[in-house]
Amino acid sequence: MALEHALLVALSERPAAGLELAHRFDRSIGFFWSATHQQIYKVLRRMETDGWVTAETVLQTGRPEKREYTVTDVGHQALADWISTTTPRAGFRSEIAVKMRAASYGDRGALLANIAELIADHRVRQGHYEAMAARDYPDPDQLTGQPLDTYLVLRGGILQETFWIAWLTEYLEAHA
Amino acid sequence: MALEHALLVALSERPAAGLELAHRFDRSIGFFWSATHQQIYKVLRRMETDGWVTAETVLQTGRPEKREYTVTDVGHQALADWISTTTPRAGFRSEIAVKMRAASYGDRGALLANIAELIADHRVRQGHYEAMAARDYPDPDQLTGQPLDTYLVLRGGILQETFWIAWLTEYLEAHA
DNA sequence: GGCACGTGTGCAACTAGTTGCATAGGGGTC
DNA sequence: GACCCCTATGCAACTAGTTGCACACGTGCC
Repeated sequence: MALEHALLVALSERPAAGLELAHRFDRSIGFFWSATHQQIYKVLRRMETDGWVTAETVLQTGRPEKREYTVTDVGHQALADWISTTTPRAGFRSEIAVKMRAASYGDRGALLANIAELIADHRVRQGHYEAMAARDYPDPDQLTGQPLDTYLVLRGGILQETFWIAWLTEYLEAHA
Repeated sequence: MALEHALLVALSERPAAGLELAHRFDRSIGFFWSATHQQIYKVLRRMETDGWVTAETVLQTGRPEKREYTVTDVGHQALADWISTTTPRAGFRSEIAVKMRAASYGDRGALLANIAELIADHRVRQGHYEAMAARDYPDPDQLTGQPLDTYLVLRGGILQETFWIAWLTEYLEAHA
């Protein structure tokens, strides 16, 4: 269960309120661990009762007030403890893989069209990640510590998209 | 929601009981859509009430009786309909990615050890898939229809493992 | 003035999946 | 005989996450 730990990482970088975290998730961390704002609110409340974070109500001008969360020492310790636990290999779950295998029981043309769309989608996303990498990390060899880690996770996104494009293209071409 | 459709594919290939499906999932389809036997039993019951499958109690000698499921016409139609729906891009969720990004807040050594284990694990799995491919599909260029699809899904597994090995190795080497 | 949209938090109901356990017989082994 | 593992099905309780909606206020547009 990693959402609370992903939130601890985000909040360690900078304290924030629920909706702001949801937006940050949409833009960076969430590429690798997505969450809706409802889920984020729910988990933040639990983290608060567990003493991992403290909340402070912040009044804003021309906007509703927000609850800004800050990581406590307990929270930092929980994050450090979690990092030391071993994570097993992630299961690979792919709906499109099930459809590929099922294709002879239905409309293969529809599936091939779906796959063509997915390839376009993955190409866009890969381009997006590569643009981010080029903009934010023009000289990756010089990186250390946290920026290096963030860069390497972004690299994972790029490699992941490369995998999808390769596989889906292989399927399309085998059925061309 | 693809488990019921994965089960329809498995049952279309050959009727089976719940536990047998769980074992088959462990060996092939489940590499791409895993499920515990409890979840499989639950879903099979729902599929039965929805009229997608019919169940027949089979008496065995020296073993408990089993409920063997067979796909109905309604079930085949449900599968065909599902294949024609479009699946969106799958979200990439990786606990190890969260840890990579969090590494500077905890024990990096422990994480690097975890990653080294994962690389070994992925190599074993990749070798397993490649052995399956070599044994069952010695001449992939000649394949058509369903065997081709099964082969291409297996190829997806191999490519996926290649991605993991490449990414995790890149992380390890950047922190060597 | 009305409407859409954005900020901000949150509830309620649901779905999917996990974890732990129960039951009940058969076979092997020490 | 006690113990463990395998086949086979399943319940109960829980966790994680999704979907849809509500409310309250502010800003901009036409």
